[in-house]
Amino acid sequence: MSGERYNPRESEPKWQKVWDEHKSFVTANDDPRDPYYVLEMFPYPSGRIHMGHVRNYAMGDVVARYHRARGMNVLHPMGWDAFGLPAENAAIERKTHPGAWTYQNIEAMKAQLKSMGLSIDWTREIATCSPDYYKHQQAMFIDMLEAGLVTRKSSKVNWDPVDMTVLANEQVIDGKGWRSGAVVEQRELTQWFFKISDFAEELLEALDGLTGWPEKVRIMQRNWIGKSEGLRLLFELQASEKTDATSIEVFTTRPDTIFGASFIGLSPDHPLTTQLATASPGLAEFVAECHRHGTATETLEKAEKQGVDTGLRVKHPVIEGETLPVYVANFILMDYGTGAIFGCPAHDQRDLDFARKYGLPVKPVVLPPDTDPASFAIGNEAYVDTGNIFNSGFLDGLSIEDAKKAIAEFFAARTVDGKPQGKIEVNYRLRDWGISRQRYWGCPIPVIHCEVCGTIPVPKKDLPVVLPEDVTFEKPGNALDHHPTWKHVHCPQCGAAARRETDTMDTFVDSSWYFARFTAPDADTPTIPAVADRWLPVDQYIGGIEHAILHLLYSRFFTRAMKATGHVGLSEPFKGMFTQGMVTHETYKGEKGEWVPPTDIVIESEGETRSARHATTGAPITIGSVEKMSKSKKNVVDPDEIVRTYGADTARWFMLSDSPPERDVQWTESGVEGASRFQQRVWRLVNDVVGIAQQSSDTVASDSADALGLRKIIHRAVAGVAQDIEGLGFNRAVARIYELTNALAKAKEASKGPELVTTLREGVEKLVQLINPMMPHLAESCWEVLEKQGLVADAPWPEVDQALLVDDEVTLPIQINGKRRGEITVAKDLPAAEVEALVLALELVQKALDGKAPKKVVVVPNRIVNIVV
RNA sequence: GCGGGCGUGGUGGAAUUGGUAGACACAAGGGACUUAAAAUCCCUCGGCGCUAGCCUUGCGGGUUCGAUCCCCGCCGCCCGCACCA
Repeated sequence: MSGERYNPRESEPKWQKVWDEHKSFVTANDDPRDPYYVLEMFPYPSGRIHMGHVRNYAMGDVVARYHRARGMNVLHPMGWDAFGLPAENAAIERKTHPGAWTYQNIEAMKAQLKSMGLSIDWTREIATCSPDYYKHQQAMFIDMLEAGLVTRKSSKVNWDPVDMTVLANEQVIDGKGWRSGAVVEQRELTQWFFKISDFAEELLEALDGLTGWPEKVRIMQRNWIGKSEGLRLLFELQASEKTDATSIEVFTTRPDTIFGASFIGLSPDHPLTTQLATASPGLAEFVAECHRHGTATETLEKAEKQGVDTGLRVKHPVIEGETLPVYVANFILMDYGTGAIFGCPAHDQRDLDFARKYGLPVKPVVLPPDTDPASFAIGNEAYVDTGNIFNSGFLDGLSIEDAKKAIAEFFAARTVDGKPQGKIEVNYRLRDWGISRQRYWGCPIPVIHCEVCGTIPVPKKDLPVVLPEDVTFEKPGNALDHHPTWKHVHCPQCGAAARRETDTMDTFVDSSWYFARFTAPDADTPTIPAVADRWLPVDQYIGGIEHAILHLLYSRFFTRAMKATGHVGLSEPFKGMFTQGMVTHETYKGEKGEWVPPTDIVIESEGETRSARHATTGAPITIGSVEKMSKSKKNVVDPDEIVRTYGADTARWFMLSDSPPERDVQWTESGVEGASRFQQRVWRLVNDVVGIAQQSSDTVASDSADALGLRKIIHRAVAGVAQDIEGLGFNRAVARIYELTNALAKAKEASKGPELVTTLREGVEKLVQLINPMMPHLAESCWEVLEKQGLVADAPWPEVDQALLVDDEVTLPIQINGKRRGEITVAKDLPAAEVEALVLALELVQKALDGKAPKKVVVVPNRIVNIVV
């Protein structure tokens, strides 16, 4: 019997080496077993892993190790999302090369990840900044360009003045750059775009099939794509010397309210506005004002509705002889619909605010149910609910839906400017994905601009277009553009002097296909389609909710684009998706309000109350709220530190315990200590049981009632943990393992003689296998103590004796009038009538009945009995 | 404003989604062992009575033999989107 404590510091590196030598986690593509692909979102090589990584990779590793034990061929790779701005910033600060900084960080983080004992196939490691990776991305870009999935167009872009680069709409949060936090400006630039909007409908529809995704993420994507069905409608302009235009085209989702129209609104960026502004200083000033406010003042402040009357008028399309004024209004967006609307103030709040301000008519045309049309009037709130159309000529009496159909048919039959006046149209909020970034540390866009031939792709034989090494970052902006020679090339078509594209790709492109590259990381082509199709879609993808829209939507698009260009045979990259919660920690503040890291404080508790003081100075510390671990609040705990003190298994176990994985988990010192205590407890238990077994040479058959009871507990735990892991309920699996451990420890104490030894031994063996996905090092050490063959990492998941999962007796609670009053143990599946007879005969029931017959007796087989008196 | 989620002991959370509410863990209190500490082990732990009983899943109603779960109305917190016509 070993009285020694388990020492993770010795044992963890030992087992990591053994796994390495055994190539335990190297996956072969030609392995005939069923494939299972589990992937955690790959990290940005910032230099150090944080607790969020630990949680993420611990979860993925449990899934990987479990499915491996289940006999599947598991692919569990790791790589680096290695391009990006921080490397350039570091280069400026440290006068080093972004690549050198990045690869240094990769080495450091790789060592940290290895110390966690993750079952990763490191032979498949990829870094997106390697030409071996990005040359394939360039090849696919050219394929997609040729397939018409890429376009170059001039457009208004979000310009981040701090990072000096363009941002996609998705990267602008509350009017600020997602990384720099700087207020984003609008600029007109020629940019490369992926035509993701061509896939809007497909990306939307396919969401219904993603049943392995959180509903929340699907809803977020649905809202982001933002489909709306409506009518494109032409309004005839009355002749005016101000413009040659003869009509204005608007988009509306409420054509049923056309009889209530009282004005036309143009976006400040509408071409007609621009034209009119050249002749109207007042309008020009208004447009300029809108631009100042447009993105500079955030969207949060409820900008007042403002507009300028252009003096133009359009014919009311359904009321003969009436005309409507044309305004330029600040609340109309150019990049949605047509950049022009018709305003129906009675049934749209914005239009109502606008109409009230400028004294425009407010005519209700939708009558709420059970309302008197004579007395119905609009106050300061537009009526946007259901009802029937009135005040609307031939639409009167129709429902909103029927009126929409009727008016669409009506306008389809009429023409303005030789075109149908109305046309049903579907609009999406989703914009094309602008990928041009004016940065050095990214994948070069492989095209050449020639004065003669235009913009032409780099021939594939000339790939990769490699980033030059000799760059300086002294000037702000794009170091690639500043390079003296790199961009000067000859046109591959005509040989004339030409210029390389110096923009690089958004790093979200890099992460939109890395999961496919992992399936054949050394292939000469971006993928080996047959191999990719065998592994993909990823069975279980795990990562943060912050990527619910951007990364996941881009990856879904890119997979479709890869399918269209023959690189994969499927459309959806991720079958199962799981978004894990954040790791939080208490915050601490010193006397001057400065943040203090947890390592610098000492917590003192007296009974229920906790207080803190500074570890070295003794100064009082205020314990603040629990927040996401962040450098700025200094409430971070370093994984290295934890691994050194408690071991990787303890950190993993704690990250998986207690909190459901999708929710935030709070890191606490006592929680880690609890996890560490459990580790020792398992170690002691296994050693004790082995010791007892050695002392009793007698192996008595384990068929006593006690042994049978214990075996039931063991087999139930095995079945339950499997079920919990499959449902990603790691906290529940942990609770079950605690229960099993408690039961085994109790049985060990109770067992004085040899009678339970065989069962106890079975119990600890299975316990070790159950903890293996979570605490793999401890499991190997225990496996060794148990003198089992081979590694537990290679051992199959323990068999469950199904017969032990069913009881032949059940204990039913007895309720009287719905309140629990007792219980009865009967044979399983005993007919209801017999149960009823037994229960009615009980003394407590007789007493409650007091000689009367029960009003009702409800017997739910194997569940409950309820007697109504 | 629109969309979605959540609310259970001192704390994190269980509860086979209509069938014994509070599993498991943390914290706390008491005890054993020890010269002492650590470690370990045992006991108590929703509230009021403390004996038999009553109350208890944010609040108020409803459906039901039975509601943490379903319906209606409030209150509070969190997340996403946001002038999208």
